[in-house]
Amino acid sequence: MKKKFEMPHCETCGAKHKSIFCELSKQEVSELNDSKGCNLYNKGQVVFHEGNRTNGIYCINKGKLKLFQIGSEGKEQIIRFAKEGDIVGYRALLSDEPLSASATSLEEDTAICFIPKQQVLKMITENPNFNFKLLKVLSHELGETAKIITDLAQKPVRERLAETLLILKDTFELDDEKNIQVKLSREELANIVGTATESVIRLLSEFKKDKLIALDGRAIKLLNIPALTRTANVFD
Amino acid sequence: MKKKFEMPHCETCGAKHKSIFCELSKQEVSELNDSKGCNLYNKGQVVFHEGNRTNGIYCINKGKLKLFQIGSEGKEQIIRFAKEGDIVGYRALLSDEPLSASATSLEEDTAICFIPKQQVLKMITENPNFNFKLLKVLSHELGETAKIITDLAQKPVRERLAETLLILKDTFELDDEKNIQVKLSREELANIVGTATESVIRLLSEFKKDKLIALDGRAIKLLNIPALTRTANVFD
DNA sequence: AAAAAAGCATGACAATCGTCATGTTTTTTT
DNA sequence: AAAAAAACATGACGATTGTCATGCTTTTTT
Repeated sequence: MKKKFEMPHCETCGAKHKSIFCELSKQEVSELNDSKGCNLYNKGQVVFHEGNRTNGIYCINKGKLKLFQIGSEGKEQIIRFAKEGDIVGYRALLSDEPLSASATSLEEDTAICFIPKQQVLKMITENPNFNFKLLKVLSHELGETAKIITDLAQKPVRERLAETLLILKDTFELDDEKNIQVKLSREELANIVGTATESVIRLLSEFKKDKLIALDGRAIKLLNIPALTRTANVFD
Repeated sequence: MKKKFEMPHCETCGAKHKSIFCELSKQEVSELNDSKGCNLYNKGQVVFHEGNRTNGIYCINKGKLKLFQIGSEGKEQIIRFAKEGDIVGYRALLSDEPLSASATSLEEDTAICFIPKQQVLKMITENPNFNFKLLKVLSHELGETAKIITDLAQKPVRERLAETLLILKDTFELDDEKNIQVKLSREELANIVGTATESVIRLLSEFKKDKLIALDGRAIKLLNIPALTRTANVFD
């Protein structure tokens, strides 16, 4: 399943600077490098599966992941995304619980390193900077998640979809033509918003008609971000 | 606003054993005690307000809190509850962000201690046990929050209400007559479930008719937990 | 104790939104 | 290249659920 390829070095990792590892010493980076493993994934491949145990954390060297839970009717609910430099799986490792979500790659040639538990614990214990960064990542994530709860509970589908587009923009940024830098199916969008695929299709058409966005296959161009923000009913 | 009263001692705190502080040394507890402040709150009083900064964490000595956000239409969304021994406000402190929720007391004579940032940071740095407990609390909370997202996005109101009753049972436990040990208004229940107050009233009546629960004012008696679990459509 | 306010309850109605059916387009497989 | 499968799109319809109106009950205030 997993391709063989030249393993990236932590020392030269492009993702390191914007990651939780950015303040490690040279020696720590070297040790991290020696302890890690790395795998290549095709689009749609499972990186880990909800309910399993993990014995380390995953660090994205290249590519994008979606993290999702399967609801009681078997429907996928996307909880969050992860991109280059992000870590995933830390929640389960640190709480000593099974993984609360599954992760699959969204692009070809997604490269993901695996850092064993022992090494993670060592960095937590021996590097206060790393420890505080980890606490910060967890805390920030918890805050984002709480916001999502309020939106899901209170906003109608139209507003949630608009907001989802804005969140995707903030997470993956726009290219020089204003396209959101991630390609998702209508069904995946529905699985973020918490609605039916048909509703997403209809609402995207409306947004297009209203010149808020432009559509070309799965590419979504944000033409009028202030208007989208108003549609999402967010003021912050 | 805040009543004066005899300040509880950390050394003799009944809530300590089940809290994040349970593994502190005698000396650390003594230092914690010297650094803290403590206040009494009446029912419904605000402990802290969403959007403000915090310079420490709150530890509940006695009583219960609800934590909630105000949505874009001004409606309250209850994110979680906290009870004796729980800490709140740590998310904002550790992420260095404003408080993401407000907290108000649910009972008379709620006693809440305040531990200044400096002392929290010291315990994190100097006591690995405390640090790992904190990481665990955050991670566990993040997992719970993700579950709530999936439920809000996918389950109908009826199932969400049943599940809310079960969560309240797990959080506050039942008394010897099977009553959930917390009293909430219909509106507050609606603000957990993410629905209208009228819907909660109607569904509670149905649950009562079906002998799943008994109602006496705000007291809710869980008569048939297996059936409630089925109604909630949970299998774990 | 009376008055006011808040909370609870129920019915009627309407809007949102999900489901189903069907058809087209695009992508993947053989 | 043909066939199959998946994704996208649109209409019709109905169920769920929110809103509004109204009245009763309980709690709080004066």
